[in-house]
Amino acid sequence: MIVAGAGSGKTKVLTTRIIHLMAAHQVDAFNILALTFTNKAAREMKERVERILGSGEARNLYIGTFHSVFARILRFEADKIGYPKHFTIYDTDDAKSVVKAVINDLNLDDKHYKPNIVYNRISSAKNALIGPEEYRNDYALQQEDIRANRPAIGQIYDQYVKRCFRNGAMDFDDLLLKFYELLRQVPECLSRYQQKFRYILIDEYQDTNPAQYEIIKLLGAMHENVCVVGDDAQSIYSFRGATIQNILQFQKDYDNVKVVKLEQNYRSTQSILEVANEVIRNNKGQIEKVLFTENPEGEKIRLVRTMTDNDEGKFVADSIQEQKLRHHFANKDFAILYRTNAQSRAFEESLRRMGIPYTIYGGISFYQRKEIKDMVAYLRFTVNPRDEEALKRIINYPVRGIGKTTLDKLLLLSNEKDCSTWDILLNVREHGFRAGTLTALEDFVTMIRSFASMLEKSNAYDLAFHVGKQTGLVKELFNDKSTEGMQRYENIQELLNSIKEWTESPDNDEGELVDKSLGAYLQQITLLTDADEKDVDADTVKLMTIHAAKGLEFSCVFAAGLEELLFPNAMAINTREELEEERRLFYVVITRAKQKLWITYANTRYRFGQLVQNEPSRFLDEIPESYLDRSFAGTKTTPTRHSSKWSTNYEPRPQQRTTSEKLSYMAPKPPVARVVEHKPSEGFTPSDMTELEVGHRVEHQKFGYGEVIKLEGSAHNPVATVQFEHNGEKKIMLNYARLRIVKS
DNA sequence: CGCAAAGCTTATCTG
DNA sequence: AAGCTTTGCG
Repeated sequence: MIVAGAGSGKTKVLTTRIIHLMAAHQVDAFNILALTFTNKAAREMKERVERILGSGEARNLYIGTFHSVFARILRFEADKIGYPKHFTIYDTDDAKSVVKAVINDLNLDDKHYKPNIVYNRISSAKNALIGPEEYRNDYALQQEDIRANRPAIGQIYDQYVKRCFRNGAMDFDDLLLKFYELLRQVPECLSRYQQKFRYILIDEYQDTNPAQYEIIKLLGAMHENVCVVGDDAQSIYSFRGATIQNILQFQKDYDNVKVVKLEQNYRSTQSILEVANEVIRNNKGQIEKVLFTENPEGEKIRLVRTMTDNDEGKFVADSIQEQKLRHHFANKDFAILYRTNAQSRAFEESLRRMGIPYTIYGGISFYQRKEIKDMVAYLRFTVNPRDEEALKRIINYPVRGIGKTTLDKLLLLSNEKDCSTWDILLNVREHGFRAGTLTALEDFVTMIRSFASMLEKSNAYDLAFHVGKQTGLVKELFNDKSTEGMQRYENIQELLNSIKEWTESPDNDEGELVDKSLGAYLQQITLLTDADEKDVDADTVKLMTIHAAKGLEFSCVFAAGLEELLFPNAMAINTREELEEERRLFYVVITRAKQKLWITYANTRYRFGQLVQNEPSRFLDEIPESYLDRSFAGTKTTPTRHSSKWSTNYEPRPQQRTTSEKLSYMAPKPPVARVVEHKPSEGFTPSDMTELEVGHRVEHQKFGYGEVIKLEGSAHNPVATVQFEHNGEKKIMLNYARLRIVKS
């Protein structure tokens, strides 16, 4: 077990170990299994090994995420657990849709039984290796459901599992669960993979769940060459079923465990690292370690409060602009990291306004777009006609006269006979549909059959192209000349291109032949994420959640939205365990920064279209004052003593806020410098700022009258220095503040 | 069956 | 505020 602090070179250790095994101990690449947290990490690791060994052997390594590696094996062994070789992998949307269908079939109210909640419960159960039967016999789980007034979840779970099986589909959790079952139920599989994987390496071990734990235990039992790398301080995936116990208990789980600690950080400045250490010290129950660095001390951490979430966005965009000009940073040196995806909007807007290129991670991935899902649904259904979710998408798209009534009837029949909807369709004459409907249904069946007959003769690309043409789907999108319609058409073309590229990419040179069937293609795209599709090296500012930023590093980091109820999030402040995980999340965001770190928070922000007020995050109290620079933004105020406790009563803000005040940045503790009050003149209207020149006399809504003495900044962010009559010299950012040019 | 309007929900994190 | 679902009508 390698306990590796943030920035201590975890991934390098894993890569080096693989190389060492192969080069110095002549271990065959086919006997090494390396499990990573993301597809991207897997790809990078493979490339690094290949670059150093240069023998082409790297491609024979089993490197990937738990999900992708197990999916690959399951496809091979599917028949042994009763699944079709080309089983479909359901993403969360598909899975929730099945849950919803089951809820409706059981005549339960989907207002009470929200598919989202039910699905999450099922998912947690699966991650803990609890099947439907055990679920219904588990007293604690039953009590929880009864208390939440959802006693039928066990029943839904049971039906859900049966429905997925009938559809020939596995959800994400099944990829772990079914693999586990395979090992448990089929002895020859267990021994085959135990023998094959003589060396097992696992990255980010602190974020593994019980299902993953048991699988590793089984696979590793024969050789006990299990090497895990992790950092308990960065365990942030408990919502996905991860248990920090896996890493805390590792020493008890295996004989002869050797623990290696990596405590030197090569990433961050001393200031950043010390702040991180101070914060994480507040957690109990950790593996003891002291992170240090030989890097320079660096700058203090800038703590900035703004009035609103939009101001926060503007502040960050301005700061990026300023840093770029002053210190020649590139766009890609910056990351804006936040707790929830919904926070991205304000940053997007301000970056766009300033003309700073950016990339958002964690939105919907390419493969989740409607038009892509529609096209993919045809391909899925061709490969696996039991896939009811795919059928529901395509049976009447493009429109072919098979409406809701007909579809409902088909679904009902398949439930009654407990067979797939496809089986009903194959004998559709027996079920008394009207003549017109019958023709439409039979035409549909004929079409799908013609696609299926191509599966063996054609490659994935030719088939996909044919499907797009034959169904009229491509034509339908082509005819839509709206901006969105053209975009959708381009997306379909892009999909076809990517299938082509995939089809033509080279095979494995020895050993296994890479499977180039459509089925194999479909399987891997379901497991791709947003992050896998985007180019990390592009010169853009990166926006993502802290979870998504795990394992990454940036020269300059903005940790945004440090507010109570947002971070720590309201959903995670009810138990010590939850709160400690939020703190680890804070630790993660701090340690993403190499050189400069900003921490920002807003007094008010919009939620569901409503303005809410937030207090500063309790985590801010945990940073010693000496590491902080609070005087940083906007108004020049001297920092004052920091009261060790933020008031629990909300400190009311000034009664009426003028526009300029609302848009100004504030130093956190002492709010704003006192200004001499000014009442805007009657009918105050801001002038066109492009006409502003040095020497103009202007009126500001709050600061009053003054004279422009300097113009600077860029075209995107012009700044005027104004000498006010009663309020001294101020720098006014013309994008935000509004000035009236006074006729003289 | 298709469309438009109204109504309702959402937003903690993800392979 | 925005996206998705339901409802109502032609």
